Amino acid sequence: MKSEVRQPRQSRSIEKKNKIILAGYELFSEVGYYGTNTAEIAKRAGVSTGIVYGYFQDKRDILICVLEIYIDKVLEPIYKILDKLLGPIAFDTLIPKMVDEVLKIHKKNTKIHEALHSLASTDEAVNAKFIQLEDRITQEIINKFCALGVQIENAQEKIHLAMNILQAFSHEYIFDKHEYIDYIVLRDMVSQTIINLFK
Amino acid sequence: MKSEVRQPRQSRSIEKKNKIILAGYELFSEVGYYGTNTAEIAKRAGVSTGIVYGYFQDKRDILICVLEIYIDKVLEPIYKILDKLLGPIAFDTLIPKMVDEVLKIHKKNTKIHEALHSLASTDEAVNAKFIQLEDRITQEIINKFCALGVQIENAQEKIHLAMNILQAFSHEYIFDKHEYIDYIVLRDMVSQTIINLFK
Amino acid sequence: MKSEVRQPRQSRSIEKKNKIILAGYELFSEVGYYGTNTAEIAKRAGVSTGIVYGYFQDKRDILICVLEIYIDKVLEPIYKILDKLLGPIAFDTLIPKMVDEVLKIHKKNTKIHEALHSLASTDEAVNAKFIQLEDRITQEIINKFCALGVQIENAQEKIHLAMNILQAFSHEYIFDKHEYIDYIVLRDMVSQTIINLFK
Amino acid sequence: MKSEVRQPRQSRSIEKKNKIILAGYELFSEVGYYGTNTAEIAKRAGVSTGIVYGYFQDKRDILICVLEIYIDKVLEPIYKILDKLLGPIAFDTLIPKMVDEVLKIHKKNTKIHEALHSLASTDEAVNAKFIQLEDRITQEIINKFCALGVQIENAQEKIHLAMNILQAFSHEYIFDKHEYIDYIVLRDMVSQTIINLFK
DNA sequence: AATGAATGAGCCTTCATTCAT
DNA sequence: AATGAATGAAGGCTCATTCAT
Repeated sequence: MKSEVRQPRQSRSIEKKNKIILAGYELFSEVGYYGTNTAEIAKRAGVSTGIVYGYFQDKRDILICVLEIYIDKVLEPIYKILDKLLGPIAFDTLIPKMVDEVLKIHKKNTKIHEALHSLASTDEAVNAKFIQLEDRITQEIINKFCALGVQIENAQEKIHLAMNILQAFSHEYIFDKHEYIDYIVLRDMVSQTIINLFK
Repeated sequence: MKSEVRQPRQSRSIEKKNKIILAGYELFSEVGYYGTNTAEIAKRAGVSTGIVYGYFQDKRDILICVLEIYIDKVLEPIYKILDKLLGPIAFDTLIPKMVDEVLKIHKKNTKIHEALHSLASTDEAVNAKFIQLEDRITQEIINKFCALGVQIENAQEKIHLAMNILQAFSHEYIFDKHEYIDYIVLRDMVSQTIINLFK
Repeated sequence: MKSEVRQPRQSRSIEKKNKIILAGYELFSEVGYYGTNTAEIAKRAGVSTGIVYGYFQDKRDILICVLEIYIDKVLEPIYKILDKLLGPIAFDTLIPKMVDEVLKIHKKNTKIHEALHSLASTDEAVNAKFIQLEDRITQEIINKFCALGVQIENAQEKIHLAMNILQAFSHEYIFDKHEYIDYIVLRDMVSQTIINLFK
Repeated sequence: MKSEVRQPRQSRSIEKKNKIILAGYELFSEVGYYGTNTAEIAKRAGVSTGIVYGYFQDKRDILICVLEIYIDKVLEPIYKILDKLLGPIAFDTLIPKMVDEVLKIHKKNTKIHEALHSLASTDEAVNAKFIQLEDRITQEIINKFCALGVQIENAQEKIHLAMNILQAFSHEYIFDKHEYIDYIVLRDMVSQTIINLFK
């Protein structure tokens, strides 16, 4: 009956909607979804609380939009890297570069990643989007392999494993949690492990 | 000013405290920390809402206790496995067994793991406990290696990487999220990767 | 300070104002005054939310206009019936016709009547208009009696009583609420009661 | 899942619940349902806003309870009057007494009646309760007639008509809206009309 | 005259925590 | 130790009304 959310067409409105998403992005990063209230989001975005509900169905809707922004932020550099791959793949040199690249992506988005990912367990839509993100990355890599004529057995499983390793490693690396770990050694180990996987 | 939280010495009280923790454990598993309220915990535990604050400082305090229980539940089977290792280690056969074992542990505790882990990003103490958990597992394995005279270069880093891989894989395996993945193949791939790591 | 509410003189504007009133009329009928919001009224009228406040002081002002329309809708057929009365009145045949006529009027306007009348208890102006409506009907009938030379003792009281009876009956008849009531019998009873009143 | 409303068994609690209902009763009477907010109800009842939701599901639930109280208040004196009727009914003297009695009931409850009745058009449960109220009164009178061996054709319809007339008249009488009406004359007219009905 | 985005007060409701018993 | 009623701050959301364009 209600629930019609303005779909802003004018640039001014889009700008405002983006401001709200950005405010949500920041606040979710800083204090998490449950630590953020809509008034705060509005304030940070420089708008009134009311208008937030002009652009979004509810608080969770902001979350979903933030999530989408996040996903784009993650996918974009990955696509860029893959686009550059033209000739035959030299995994020995490619993988270490990739690892560094993924590390960079993670560094930029750690906080929001944590905030968003922590909701996957209770919010099915959020969970689905994360799954989809993995699917898209996997697919993109598969496509690249095809395009370059690279034949790899169980490619999908390998890619997934590589992604998992990279993700876990990035997390560890960024938080630098364990003092007894030499993260440089760990990084090279990760690279080598993935290289072995694709050899 | 604030009266201390009772440290129950009598068995009756300890039992009651445990009931509350168990109720929290269940509810956090089922609907997450934010989906649970203290009244519900009390009800599930069969106690009054008031007494909850006799045993715990606040809701978060219950969380911490639940987390500790969880950690014990995870550590216990790992310790057991390691205790059984007596002779020289045959990684080729050991690792696959380990993988299965870890999978089992995860299967039992997935929900609560998700619920608790999702709080690590906003709660420093929770985060610390998860880090500590990894530390303890790492240490235990290192100790075992020492005891058995196994010499491995960069053991700590390798163990960590193996843990990360296992954890990520377990998560994937349990949720069976991607239909294009053959999880049996993936499992064997995980085993082999870890074996290679320690060879 | 408050700028006057436009009194539209141009036909275009009058048309627009009427559209808004009509939209209010419909929506109040459908979901009541409190179930309707101004945005919805504007949308239904095909105008912007802002302009509503160009034609009306506030939401309540629309209500008052709707009420006026309603009153006209009720009065018009009553006037028409009375206009037709030319010769000496044969109550025996007139009253049953009247009853049917009033029933018809009610049937057409039940919903809006309910919506509007329910506000009389909290809104003095609404209440006053309903009183005035009764006054006007009473006066019109009195006038007719005079014109036709009909002499009736306590005419005003009788007319009022007849109106009350008719109104209450119509309400009952339309909603058909009580299954144990034979509404045809009731209708004839009403007619007879009123006939007796004027005999 | 939630929605469990305390069913107070202790007198203290019942008292408090009644206080809230009374506060609602008063406020709904004074400013109507929509003019009342829960905070106000709580304040008037001398309790916190929170506890209101310990006793009632939501604001509307208070309304329903108020309505039930109102219904009892209306039924009680009617039952009392009927109970007194023992011998053969002398409608000539009974009806005028009845009229006065109903007038008294209405005088006491006008405001709340208005407030509650105005909600019947948008709230099905409220509507149903008002219908039921009429049903109960009708039934009670029918029973009395039976008990006293009074045989009346179309008794149900007559009773309904009488109720309607009485109700409408009471409303008119209490508000004394039309200055040109002699309400004493009207009252006697009402009595006589009803007497005629049952003769 | 007209638009519709924007405002912000206000409402209902929840829930961690306290307190009288 | 225990109860569970009570508190009240806080949150999400709505909507009559205003304002920049």
